[in-house]
Amino acid sequence: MVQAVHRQAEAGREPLTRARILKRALELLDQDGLEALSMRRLAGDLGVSPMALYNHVPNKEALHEGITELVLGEIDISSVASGDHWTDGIKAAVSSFRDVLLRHPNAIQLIQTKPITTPEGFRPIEASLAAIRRAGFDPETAVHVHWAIVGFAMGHVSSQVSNPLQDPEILEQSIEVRRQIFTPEEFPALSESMPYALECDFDAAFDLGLDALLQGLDARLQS
Amino acid sequence: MVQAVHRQAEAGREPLTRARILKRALELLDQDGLEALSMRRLAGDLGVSPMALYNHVPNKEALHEGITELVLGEIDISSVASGDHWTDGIKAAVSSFRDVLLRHPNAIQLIQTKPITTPEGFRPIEASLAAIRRAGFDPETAVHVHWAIVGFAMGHVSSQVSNPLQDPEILEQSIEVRRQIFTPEEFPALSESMPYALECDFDAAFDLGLDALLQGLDARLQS
DNA sequence: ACCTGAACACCGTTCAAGT
DNA sequence: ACCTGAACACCGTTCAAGT
Repeated sequence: MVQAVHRQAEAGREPLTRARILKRALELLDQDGLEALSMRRLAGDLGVSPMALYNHVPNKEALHEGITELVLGEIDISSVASGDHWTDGIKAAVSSFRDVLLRHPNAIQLIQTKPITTPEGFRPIEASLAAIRRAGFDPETAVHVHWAIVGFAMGHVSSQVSNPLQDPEILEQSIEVRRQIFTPEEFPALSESMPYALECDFDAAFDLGLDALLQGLDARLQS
Repeated sequence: MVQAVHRQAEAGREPLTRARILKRALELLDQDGLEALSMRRLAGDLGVSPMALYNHVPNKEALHEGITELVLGEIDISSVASGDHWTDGIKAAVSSFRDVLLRHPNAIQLIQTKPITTPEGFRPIEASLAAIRRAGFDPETAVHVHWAIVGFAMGHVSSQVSNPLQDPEILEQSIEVRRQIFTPEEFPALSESMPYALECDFDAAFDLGLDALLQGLDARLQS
């Protein structure tokens, strides 16, 4: 034990493990985006040869799947069964889902494309489906309702983070491009809405859409 | 002119243009996915040196943006102002949007991340915003309503095309993974819903969610 | 103006070799 | 079991050279 600690100190790093690789990979993804996350860079960042990674992760695809599970694991589903109405618990869980996505905006493309393969990753889906079933939807409709809610949440956050007006770095040139295109004759609605699009409150927009969706879904329950 | 045609026939190909590059790029994207779409492969496919592409497209990023505009241009917004109720026109336009995305599933990641920079690309947004404004929403709320609808549509289609149960090639192994994870004790809702998830009718699921969302949004108009 | 070939700085991954 | 270095088949892009 003492010797192990000593060797670590000598090497200046902890031992390589799958968990440590995924953690650092997610950090790199958050910092510099998906294109910058290469096996070679990740290895260099961990102070190790590129091929060392392949002892803990079969390939880059598996690395991406691991990151997906890591992010999905951050979702807080503890209060999905709370509240008077079924929509209260769903709202809480979906809000946590959104918070996680906003914390890892570059991970959205991974979550949208990589399959879930571990119990950890399926737990939020189980919680959501169970809450929807408890609300009274039949099993088939419950699946549809789940996809409607998850689709809305993921698509909305995706729209937000990829909106160039949200990024201070390219804001000015985006405004310029739009100012030239949005003539009042050809694009009346867009030129009118420019000021509102600029200072768009995405939190409020998300709440509006989610409330409307849940209200509409709940109405299908009464009939 | 005759000489030009003759030279074409000799070379066995039409002249290289931006439009032809983008068209072939989208075809390759549809066939083999985003990872397989490289500048070098695209050039080889067009029977030309990799560097020839750079006379018509500044870099790969611009190629991706061009593909995005090409796909957005396929959306049919002609009937966005039709129907008795504002939701009728929106439903028609959103349905066309969904059809286009399902026709080019690999383009979704591009549409979600690349900025729109030409009038062509902004036209569907203009049509949507105008219809929402005409329905009676104030300019600020109209932007929120637009994002809610577009977010739902994009997220829902994205969930559908990335669902491993939809892909015949990896269907069996996905079922096997799930069968092992979904014990009735730990994942009661998921194990109950397995048969319904397998033969999930995404068209019906989309309609359910969109109708619910539009109904909920319309309710905010009356108050 | 448009295309090419060589070159540079990167990739993911295999394989043989080390401990 | 875990790590390394060399190698292979790829990338995107720059630059000088051709027409």
